[in-house]
Amino acid sequence: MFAEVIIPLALPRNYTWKIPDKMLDSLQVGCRVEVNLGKNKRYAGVIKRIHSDEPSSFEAKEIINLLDPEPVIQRYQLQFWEWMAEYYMCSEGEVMAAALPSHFKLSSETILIYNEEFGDDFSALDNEEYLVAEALLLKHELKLSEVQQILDVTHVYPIVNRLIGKKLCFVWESLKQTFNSKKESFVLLEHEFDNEDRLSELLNNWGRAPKQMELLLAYLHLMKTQGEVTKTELLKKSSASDAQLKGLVEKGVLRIEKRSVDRLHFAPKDIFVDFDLTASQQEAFQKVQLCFDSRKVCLLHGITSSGKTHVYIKLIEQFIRKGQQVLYMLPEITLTSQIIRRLQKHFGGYIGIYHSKFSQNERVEIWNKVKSGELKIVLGARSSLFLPYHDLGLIICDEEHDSSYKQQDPAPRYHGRDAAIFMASLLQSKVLLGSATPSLETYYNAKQDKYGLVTLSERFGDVKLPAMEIVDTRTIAKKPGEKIMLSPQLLDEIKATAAKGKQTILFQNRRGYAPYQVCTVCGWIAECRNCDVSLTYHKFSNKLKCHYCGSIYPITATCQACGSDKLVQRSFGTEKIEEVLTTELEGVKIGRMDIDTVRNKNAHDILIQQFEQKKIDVLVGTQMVVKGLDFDNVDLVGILDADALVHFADFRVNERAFQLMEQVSGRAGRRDSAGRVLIQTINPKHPVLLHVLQHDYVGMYNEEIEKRRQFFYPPFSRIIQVQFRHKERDVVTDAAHVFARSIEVPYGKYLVGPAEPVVNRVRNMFLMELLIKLPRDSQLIARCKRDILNGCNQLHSEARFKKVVIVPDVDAI
DNA sequence: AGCACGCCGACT
DNA sequence: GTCGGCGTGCTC
Repeated sequence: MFAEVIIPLALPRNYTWKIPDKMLDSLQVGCRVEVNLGKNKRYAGVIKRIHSDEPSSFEAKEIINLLDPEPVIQRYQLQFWEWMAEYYMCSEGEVMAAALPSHFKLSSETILIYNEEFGDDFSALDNEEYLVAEALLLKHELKLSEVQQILDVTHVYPIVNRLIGKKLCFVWESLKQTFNSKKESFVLLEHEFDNEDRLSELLNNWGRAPKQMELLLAYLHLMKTQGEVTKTELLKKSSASDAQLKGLVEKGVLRIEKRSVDRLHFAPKDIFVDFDLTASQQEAFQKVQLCFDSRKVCLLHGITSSGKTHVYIKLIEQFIRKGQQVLYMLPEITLTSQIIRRLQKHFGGYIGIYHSKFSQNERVEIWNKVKSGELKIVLGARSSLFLPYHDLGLIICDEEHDSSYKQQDPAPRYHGRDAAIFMASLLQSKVLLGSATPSLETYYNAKQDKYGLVTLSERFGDVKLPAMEIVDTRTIAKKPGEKIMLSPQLLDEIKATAAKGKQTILFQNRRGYAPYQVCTVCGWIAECRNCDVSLTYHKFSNKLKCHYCGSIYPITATCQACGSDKLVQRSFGTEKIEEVLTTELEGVKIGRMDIDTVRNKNAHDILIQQFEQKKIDVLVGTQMVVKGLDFDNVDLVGILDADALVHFADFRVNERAFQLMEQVSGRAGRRDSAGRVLIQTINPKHPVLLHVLQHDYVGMYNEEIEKRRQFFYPPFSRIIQVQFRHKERDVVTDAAHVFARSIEVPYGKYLVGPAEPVVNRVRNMFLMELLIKLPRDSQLIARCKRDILNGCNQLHSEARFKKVVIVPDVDAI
């Protein structure tokens, strides 16, 4: 008998190993096995299929060891991996590499690190485990190949596997990542005093140190009211000193434990849903349920602040009361402590959190608890789709329109939402897509009756939609060549808002961006004749260029709409704004939120907290400020350069611009006032702006969907982008053209490009891109994927193009 | 992804 | 005459 095994590598297909007779009874699909690949490399791979077809072209090696007595990967997961590899054009090994916590992915290169917390009590270990443990205690880290030398070579992995299970050691990656996970000190009562009698005895016989007693009482009070107490909070609330706390610790009354904040050690396993839905939420809730009777996917289109989360919570409650599991998926950046705390309040210890910032240990912990069914709810980013659910009833995909659901660089380049919908069909579960500004694709599917559609159009707590106002920056007097970043109106409004003790959010799309040429008199921007996109100005070649079809246009000295010669190149960023604000507004505290200021997740949370606690009056930021945050004191939102949002060279610009502006507007206005939004633009008549002013999603949809139909873009077509990378520009340019020609015969009319992308060089590699817009015919698409792979092989057979890297991206954004 | 095999330049 | 540079291709 033979086994098809998935190895976490980008191999073109899966390999086959021979099953030794002694393993025949115990080996199952989904178990991990230790196999030998190449001369002396070893990997832990997953068995995909057991069969009896002896390979004819090579002699299969024998499996060395069986690592798991029971499958760690379920059948549906293997099917999910297979689909993902096929759909997104990568290997199953690459999917496996993304899906498994690294503890499950042993290889002979793996480094084991001794877990200091384990201590040196080795009494529970058997002989072989003891040998490894001793070596680890001595040397602190060992390569798996070194472990092989210590032990009998044939069964290293099972022992290592057990040692990891017993938490005696970690796999290297885990240590690296645990290192930067967010830690906080919690204060706990020593176990001795958990007993009421012992505690009162202690308090009654308190000797000196009255300050310490005060602190202890403050602690006990906090503990009673909120269940757990952080050190910072305790010291702040009791205004005690660090030394007083230290005194209590030394006396053995309290202890301090550093915990990663997201862990939910003591959260009770309770369901606690203590609010009622408003009439319109209740109606939406019932419609969603009704919809699930006949459909597996439902879109909840709820305007900003309509309380979609309340509906989610009621739905989650319903599914887990049935004993099923729920996955609540969010884009990575939106997984802030704000939403985590909110869900914890209702579902406490039933929730597991899963995203890329978690350590491997925590991931394994959650993996196991999801598998056993102990965790009922997973709150996570797209990667939480890979967890081993045992009875998944519902997947909520919140902020469904968010493009960061699509994985960018390492394969698999999957879309969290679409993968969720496929996985739900495997598991017969339901999917709820939620957004205030759904993607055109999703809304189209809902309109076509493929998905259910439930609309929630009333804001929660009777909050009015913010008043929208345009500031036409052309009308502002300025020096020649000067561009308006902050109009006097906006500055005045910010001052007035700060004076009222209210806050402002200023939204600027990007730090810096490709400059475009714009007429300062009428706002005209050159557009491509063949595509529905604007042209980008290229300083180097002094040409205008379309990044979609690659067409090049000469620079015109005069505006083609009004004939003026006042054409300028535009670009400005958040740092500059922060700088200007600091000089213009004395005594107003400014905060900046963009990729630079919040490189790690911590900084992001801290900035949000500072803003929540009103330590910042004005928050200047990029897209980040738009995402999933609720602030209750924001009165004013300024969109600094609406034109920049609209003039990107992409068929989704208008959709994206509407989404961003609508979402950022939604941050303004809470209970007590409606809030205001000021939009600075030089093109006040732009159709997207008109829709934004009316908060008219459907109007925007109707207009955009027509353009998509006309230019054959999704949802009417399916796009596959093929990217070419090489360190020489000529080579990559030629390669892209040769490739395009090689598939031109059947697909010519579907090709766009090849063209050079806006950023044409990344890490010393020049880039070219080819777009294929295919009709939505699954057989044609499957054939095209095969033809693309053939085209790759053909290209690579030419000496000059051997080193051209070809990256296909299905449903690229 | 690793790692061996292989074909051309600077050394004992 | 050999050691070693990394470019190429294979691993069940």
